[in-house]
Amino acid sequence: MKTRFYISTPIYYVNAEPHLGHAYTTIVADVMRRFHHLLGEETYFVTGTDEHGDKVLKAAKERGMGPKPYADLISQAFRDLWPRLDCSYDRFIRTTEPDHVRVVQYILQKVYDAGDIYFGRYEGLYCTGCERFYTERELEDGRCPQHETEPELRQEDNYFFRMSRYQQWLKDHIEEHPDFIRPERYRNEALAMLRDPLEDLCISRPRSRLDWGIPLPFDSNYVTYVWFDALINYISALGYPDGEAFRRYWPYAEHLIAKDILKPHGIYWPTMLKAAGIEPYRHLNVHGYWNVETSKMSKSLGNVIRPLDLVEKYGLDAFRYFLLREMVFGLDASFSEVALVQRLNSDLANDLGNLLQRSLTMVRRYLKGVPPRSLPSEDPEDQELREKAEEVLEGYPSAMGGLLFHKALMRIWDLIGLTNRYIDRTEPFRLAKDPAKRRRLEVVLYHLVEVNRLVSLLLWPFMPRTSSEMARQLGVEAPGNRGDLMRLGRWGAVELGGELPTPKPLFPRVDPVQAGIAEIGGQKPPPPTSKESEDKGELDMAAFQRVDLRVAEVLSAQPIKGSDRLLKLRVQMGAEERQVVAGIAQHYAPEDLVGRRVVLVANLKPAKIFGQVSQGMLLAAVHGEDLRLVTIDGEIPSGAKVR
RNA sequence: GGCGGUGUAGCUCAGUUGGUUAGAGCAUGCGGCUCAUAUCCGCAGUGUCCGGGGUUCGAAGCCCUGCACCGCCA
Repeated sequence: MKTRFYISTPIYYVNAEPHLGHAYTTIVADVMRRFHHLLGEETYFVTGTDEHGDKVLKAAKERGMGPKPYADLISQAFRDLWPRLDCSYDRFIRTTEPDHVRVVQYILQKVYDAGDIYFGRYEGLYCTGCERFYTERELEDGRCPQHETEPELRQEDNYFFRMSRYQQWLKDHIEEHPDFIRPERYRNEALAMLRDPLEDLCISRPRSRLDWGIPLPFDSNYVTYVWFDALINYISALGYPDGEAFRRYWPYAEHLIAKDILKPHGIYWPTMLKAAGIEPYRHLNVHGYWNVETSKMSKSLGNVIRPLDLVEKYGLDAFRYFLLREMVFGLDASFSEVALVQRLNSDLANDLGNLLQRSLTMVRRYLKGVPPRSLPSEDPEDQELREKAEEVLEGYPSAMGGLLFHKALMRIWDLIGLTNRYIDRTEPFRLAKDPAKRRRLEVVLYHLVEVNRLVSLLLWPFMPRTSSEMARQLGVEAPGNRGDLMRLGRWGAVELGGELPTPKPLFPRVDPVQAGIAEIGGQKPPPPTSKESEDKGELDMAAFQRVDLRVAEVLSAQPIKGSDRLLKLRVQMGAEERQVVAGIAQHYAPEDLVGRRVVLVANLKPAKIFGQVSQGMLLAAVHGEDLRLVTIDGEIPSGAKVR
């Protein structure tokens, strides 16, 4: 029986830049998708952006933009990010797409015709400054938290979805399907929400108050509000109602969300589906939050680490590994650069990378780089290793399928640890010195290569690059084809052979001192006079590449009080906006700078200059008293890399 | 205020239905090896299993209670 797999992330709201939380969700979805692909299933992966609503309108206004161009910009930032994180989605959906709009209207009409949408009166506390209603507990001392004014009692006519009608059905459904919402703690929370009567859901806003939304098909004076628009992406992305993808994948739908949007996904969405006559999804998978560690020092300096920058600093696979290994799915976890480096050094460089390196070096030195063919063995050491590998292979699917990613990784690392011990016990480097033990040496090295091959396969969902690099060095086909877990995931499934390339370390160790994250224990980072300056001033390519140069467009510029040299600039770098302090006031008037495309050192440690945070540095040519900014010749978008 | 969760080594956490001297990884100290990225292996630890009471032949686990933190709901 062939089964399929459909995974979605939430569509991300475009009122802010992508951050760690978005990245984690999307990476987990990617890992799940890759795992199911290895299992032999046909997979479909959807992500996208949610672009309607008053918060987007507001964020756009703040930048002096219309909602659509603004949404285009941020949506593009998300779309561009995922390939950089090796997240390969099949469909990127935007709620402003005509196809999506059509489906939302279709569903609205359908539910309306069925009598589950009615026109009613809403009465609430309204702040004219915010142009929105507040619930009583959002208020502070009965006042609007923004304007500190008392809201007025106001009535508004709106459309409501008769959610209450499906409360009992949903309750039963969750009771009957224990893993409908998982892990269990969130299932319990959902059931708790269903203990009390559900209120009907307000699904519209009058156009007079909010125009940035999808018009209701049965009343053009109103637009759809929030969830009735956003949630429907999960089926509009599949081409509901007639699309082939919908027919193929919807019965296997799994959603992945963070815990803050449990209610819409666990309560609203299933009842909406029910009302529209569509089968509910299979699983709602709910994860926790990342607490990003912010030290006092970094706060006062304004250079709070941005986790996504660490991808560039330490490599994507280390980042992906850390996220999946460190967080128990469903629970909160904390993110810190120190913890990441620790994982990178001990798990990836020392345990995994070094194992591959030492295995392959021995094959190279003792067997001229040609791995031995499969050799049977009754030796207890060999058997133990083989059995461990088989045990890990066997437990892998249930751990992965049950969202226990950290456990799956722990088990793989148990195998890696045992293999390192195996080398210690069998001492192949000693066997190599005795020609009489040639046969034994080959058996041992065969076992080593085979374990490494299996590890590379199991790691593919987590670290696809590392996985194929391991395969390359091992001289075997890289994993990643559909069904590879069955095809390649057995001891001895592949005949080894052929001369291997020169081994190369998988993960370079990171020196915490050089990385600037040494634990504060009396030792300060050494003065930056180390390598580069001693080496005749020559810079190797890798060192240069650590400098992240980007095209940035100057949005505004103003002088800084108390300084005749400094200007404070706002610059646009891709989807991101930054403040930069530059010592160019004697050479450029602020108004001459606006609109220019300049070159920014983007990963310079933020500094405080004249009380102003500077996130980067502009490049300029200097000759005596003259100073000219480095600018860009021709059209290229801001954010583009300079190299 | 109601409901729920968590509290185990310096740190992060495992501990299946109650069953010997409570475990792992990291960090620390000592020793070993040399194939390996100063890597790997071995040994050594330290615990009021949050406090108090109870059930039991036996409790980290079950019951009651208190404290701390967290989440959801109101």
